[in-house]
Amino acid sequence: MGSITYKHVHRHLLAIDCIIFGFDGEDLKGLFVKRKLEPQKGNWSLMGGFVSGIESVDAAAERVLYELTGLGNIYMEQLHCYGALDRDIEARVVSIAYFALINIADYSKELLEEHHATWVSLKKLPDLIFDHRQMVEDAKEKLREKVATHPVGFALLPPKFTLKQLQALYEAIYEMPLDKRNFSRKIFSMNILQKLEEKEKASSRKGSFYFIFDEAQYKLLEKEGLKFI
Amino acid sequence: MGSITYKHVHRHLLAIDCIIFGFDGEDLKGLFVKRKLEPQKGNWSLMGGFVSGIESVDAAAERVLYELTGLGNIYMEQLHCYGALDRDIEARVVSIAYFALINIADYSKELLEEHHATWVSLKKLPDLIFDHRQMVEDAKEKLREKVATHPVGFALLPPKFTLKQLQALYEAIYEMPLDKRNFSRKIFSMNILQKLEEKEKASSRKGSFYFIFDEAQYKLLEKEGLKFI
DNA sequence: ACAAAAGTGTTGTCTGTACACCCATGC
DNA sequence: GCATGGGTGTACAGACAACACTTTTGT
Repeated sequence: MGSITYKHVHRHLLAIDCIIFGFDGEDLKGLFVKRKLEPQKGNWSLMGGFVSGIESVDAAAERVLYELTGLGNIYMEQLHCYGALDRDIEARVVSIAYFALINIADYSKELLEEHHATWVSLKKLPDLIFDHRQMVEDAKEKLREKVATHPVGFALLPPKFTLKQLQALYEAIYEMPLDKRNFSRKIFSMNILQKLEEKEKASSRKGSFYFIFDEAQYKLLEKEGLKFI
Repeated sequence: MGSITYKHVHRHLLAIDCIIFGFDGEDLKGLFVKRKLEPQKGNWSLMGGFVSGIESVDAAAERVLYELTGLGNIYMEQLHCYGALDRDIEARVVSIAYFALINIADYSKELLEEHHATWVSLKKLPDLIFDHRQMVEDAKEKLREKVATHPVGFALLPPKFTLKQLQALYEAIYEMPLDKRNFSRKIFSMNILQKLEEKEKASSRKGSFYFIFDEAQYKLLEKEGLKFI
């Protein structure tokens, strides 16, 4: 490839689409933009943008996320490259989808309004433009695979969280109930949580302890592999 | 995205790179091309090509594979999109990598010579141009994940194979020895192999039975999920 | 009869899962 | 003192891992 000239090679529009996951304590949600114009008026769309000539694809994804959320240093992962000929109605656009996990509390109302963005429950997907529905389904599946063996789910929670919140998160991601005794035993046996003195008192009289994710401890255990589910 | 014009948006060179896996009964191998010119003379490269304006990205990957191997209807899967700014020396090129699993016997000496291609053992990788080494490492890892739960490994074997060959394949992919009693019990318990009357007689006096992969049976069991390893 | 690879069973350990009661606290 | 959610233990079942001998057959 290196020695041929690239003169007559077709050049492509390269887009980024971001599946932005959040968790409100009950449902797994996605951040979408509602279209105000035809075509596809009223349908939801993922946040997107184009890859420029002077940034890497990963950097473009981070930029798109930053433009919508104002957030940097976010857990983000490439999902898939979507390259069907007719996937975009306007033109031939190849899109690289990424998914991001953010703490929903970090996302302000002002930002939502400024970008006309909305959190939508992913329990059953609304209509989405183009192939965005497929992207979200793929992202949900990949998220399930990922959180089963990697401690990335914490990115969807506040820095300190109760065990119940963590369990609710896994239940939302897998759309299935989990047994709290088995769940807590499994999580504790990993030794990746640090119990704080502080208790969450709002939702019960007894109060439940807060935990934080112990990144340092995780690094030590990483090579052995973890199984959350 | 739909309503803006795309006039001033940067257009990218989009490449395909193929990691083509084969298995010779002993080693897991990759099909590479040896560069005869500077830069990077003598280094190995993956087979690649560009995505044209009139084909999907998947179709481009199939075309690239076909051009090198003459083979169609091959197991192929998208690996990752590699988009670092400086990954290609000549120009800014974004590459979408695919990996393919082929029966090494289907690949003739004539084709190898015609394309100056060679099978190289993946036990320890040779030097590769650009980020191709990373691609191959990623592909090996993804192959491991895939064959652990999906019956795609059969694509690397002849249509009929002995249990020993199948085990050797898994040992090559995981680079670890497996216990033949446990392995055969596990495979048989899945009910996805059909035992033939015929025996392979070349490598032992007793002879070992050939099996074929029972696709129909697999389809029935697919939803339950399988675990090969 | 022997060499060489094929084929086959058992046991202990671990992991997963199902299930129900006591605890601490604010009112 | 009682209502509410928090926190904990046990027992059974299935999966996994370790391990060695018998069978077949060509020479």
